[in-house]
Amino acid sequence: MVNEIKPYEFDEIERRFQEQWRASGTFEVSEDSSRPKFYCLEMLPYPSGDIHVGHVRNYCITDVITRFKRMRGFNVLHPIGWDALGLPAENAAIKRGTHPESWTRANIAGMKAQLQRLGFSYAWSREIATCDASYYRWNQWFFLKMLERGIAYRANSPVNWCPSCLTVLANEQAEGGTCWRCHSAIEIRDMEQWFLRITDYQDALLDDMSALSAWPERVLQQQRNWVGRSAGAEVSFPVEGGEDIRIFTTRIDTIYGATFCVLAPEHPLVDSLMSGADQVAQATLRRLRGQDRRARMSGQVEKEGLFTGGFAKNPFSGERVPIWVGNFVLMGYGTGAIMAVPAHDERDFEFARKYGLRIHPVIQPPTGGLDGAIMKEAYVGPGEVTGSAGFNGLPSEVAIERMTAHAASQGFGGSKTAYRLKDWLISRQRYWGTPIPVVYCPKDGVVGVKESDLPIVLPPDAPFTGEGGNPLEKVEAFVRATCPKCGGAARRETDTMDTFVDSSWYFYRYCSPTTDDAPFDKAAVKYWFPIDLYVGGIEHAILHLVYSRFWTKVMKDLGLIDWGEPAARLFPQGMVHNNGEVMSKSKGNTIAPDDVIKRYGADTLRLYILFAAPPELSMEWSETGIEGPHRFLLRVWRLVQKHARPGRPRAHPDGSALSDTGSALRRKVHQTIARVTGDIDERIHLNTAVAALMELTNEIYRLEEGLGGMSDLPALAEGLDALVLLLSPFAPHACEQMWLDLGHVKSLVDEPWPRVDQDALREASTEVAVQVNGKIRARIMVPVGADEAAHKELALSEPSVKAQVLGKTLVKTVIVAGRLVNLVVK
RNA sequence: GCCAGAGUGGCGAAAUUGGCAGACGCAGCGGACUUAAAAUCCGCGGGUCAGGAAUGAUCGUGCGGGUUCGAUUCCCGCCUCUGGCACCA
Repeated sequence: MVNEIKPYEFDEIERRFQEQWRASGTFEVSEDSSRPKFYCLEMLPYPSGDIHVGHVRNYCITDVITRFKRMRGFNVLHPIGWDALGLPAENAAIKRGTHPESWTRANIAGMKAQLQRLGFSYAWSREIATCDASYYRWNQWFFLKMLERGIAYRANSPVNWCPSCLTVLANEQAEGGTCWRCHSAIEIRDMEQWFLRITDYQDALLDDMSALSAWPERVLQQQRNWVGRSAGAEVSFPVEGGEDIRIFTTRIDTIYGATFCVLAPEHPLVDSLMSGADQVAQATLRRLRGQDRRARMSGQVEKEGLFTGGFAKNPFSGERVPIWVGNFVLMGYGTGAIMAVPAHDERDFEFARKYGLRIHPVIQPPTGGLDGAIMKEAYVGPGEVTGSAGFNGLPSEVAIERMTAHAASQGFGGSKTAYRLKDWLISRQRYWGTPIPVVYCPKDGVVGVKESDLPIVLPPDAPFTGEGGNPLEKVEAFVRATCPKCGGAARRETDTMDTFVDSSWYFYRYCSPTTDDAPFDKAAVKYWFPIDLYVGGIEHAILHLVYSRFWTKVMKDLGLIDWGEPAARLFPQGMVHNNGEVMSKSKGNTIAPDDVIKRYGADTLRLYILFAAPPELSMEWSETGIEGPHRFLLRVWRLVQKHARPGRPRAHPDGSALSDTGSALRRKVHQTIARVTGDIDERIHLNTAVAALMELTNEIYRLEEGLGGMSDLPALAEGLDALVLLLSPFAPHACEQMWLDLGHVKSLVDEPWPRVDQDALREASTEVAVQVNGKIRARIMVPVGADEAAHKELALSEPSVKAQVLGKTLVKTVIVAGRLVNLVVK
């Protein structure tokens, strides 16, 4: 009678092992100096309501790595938490008449259940939610430290305002002029707001990248662009009867061609220069100042300007140049003033043509001379300097150095570096965020609250009407405060912090989530850091990943840690698309894992997501492809059940006793161990690791019938054990069960990862491709270890090769032993 | 415009250091089992030409060149797509 094969009841199996892992605290860890540590981190989710397969993909990657590293002997920290403050909760509260906190807590509970149903290996005792006052009090603590050091400051400046979210946004969150969250068009408003001086760290953010060799180049490049460091020079142009104009340029080599200066409409010198201007000019100036600044910054507005009536002196040529105001010059970059060199700058050229200003070439391109009167476009490349007394004949690069040195020695300029990066605007005019811990005192001004008064807790009784601004302003008991300095009546700050503050340092908190006298325990953090692998979406390349690098550098300066970068390796996983668009709640195209789990089980879902595409590329969700991994899992299941023999003694396979089939099986098993190990550990090519396991399974099916009796049985047992262990990081529940079915008694999570036996890889001969003039003509079997002469002889004795070589002269033979022979004939 | 990444069968993809292009899987086709279907198991599978077939010839990794005995891989020049930045002086 044929053995009745136990059916694969995934729902029962998965729930049983999830309960077992939970009950025995399998994935809880503590600092243990006897083992190497590994900190495996994923970006914490926003509790929007439902986990979708986009999240699942992220967490499957870290889960495989966690389980793998653990079996490799590492003490692995794999924590999870909730980025729980933020606008969607408040908007939901307004819409549904609930409180942001109850909406958030309910979502966390639901999403947590979903994650647990997927069997992820989290250290749940370290779970954090950023909306807990025990967490955000440390945001406030950090803020006070930064306030003391002048890193946090309040200033009036033009800021991005989202008219739909009713709050200001950081520069990083105004993507291409639209709100990162709701994509409404951003307005620029002048407002007094709180900033963090990230620009103090702009050079460190760039220079420390040399330590980030395991970060992908595209992320570093995006960050470089964002910081936007450009080396140049600052030069003063003396103004007739007025204050000097300081300009910034990266092309001081063109300064003899500067035929006018242009100031931004908001430049502080404009008013005095135009004090004598007529009504028409004043009206034009007012109009330029009223133009939409966002549009001006993005170049969508036609270049326009007016002559101020003033003149300056070009400090190099001595030439008298008119001073203009132009809408294309931006107050927020460089000095807000430029020297205009129309011959060598496209924008200046366009402006000069429009207003009939002089175009004077001073750079000779390699192709020949330029004539300002007939130029059709600016020449912006480098060349040889002409018409520049004292510097003629020099190439641009040399002229830049010499002219900068000259300006410095003459006292009217010097080298200067400009940056695109702006300070981080962290104020938000919304309720559901960390209250900024300061009060406004009529006598003492802006005063930070006392550390002992932290946390400043969000009042639960704010009205969520969606009207009349920040709900906190309406909570009398919250706004009324006393001044920490004088004890007099004061008004509490009602702005809250950007939620990117919360996520800038949360990964330190995981190391000691209950520490209550500091943001974290220094020793615990020292043990776990740096993060060995950080997995998350590429969309955070210049938001979270810049902010968290900045925060770590600030923490170092505060003496809390002694390193300057949080993560050794960054792995940005590809996004999941559905119907051609990124899967996200706002797009309304999310797929919840629940239905898939119901039909196929969590193990199949995990396998499918990891098999469908390499983890770093985007993948298109498709329901049909999931059949393949499911069938594979069933194939493994049946194979194991067929050979399940609880209690069977195990023996190490004896290589010399194995049949040819037995040896072939062992070879495949150990080749697979090597492949899967390398695919997971080095490359994170999890899709090819799964493919290798499918191949192994196919091979065992092919070979099992031909196994030669008792002496081959240990090889089969070894192969099945290895298959289940190698598969376990991907499909942990089914593998736990199969491990028991194979006769083991303990959970496999602590089982050592299989090791490659080099002896098993050995074989008598290998297939070698034979090419004639680079074209494959035959495949021959060559004994392992054969020398080049033997390769050549075997190749030439092959009939199909003989036919190709016949009557021709062999001019060269290329031999790659064990792989290929190439015969070059004429 | 600048920067980065990508382009391989009907589809998702693989090829780890310049060495057998298309592993593995989906969809498809053929066979076995079955009264039948599902499931399962076995097999086929880039194009063109020749052949009944095994097979052989030839083309083939976005396009055009180059280096090399040999190129999906390296170099030069284009095209297309994706992402980031963009009147940044």
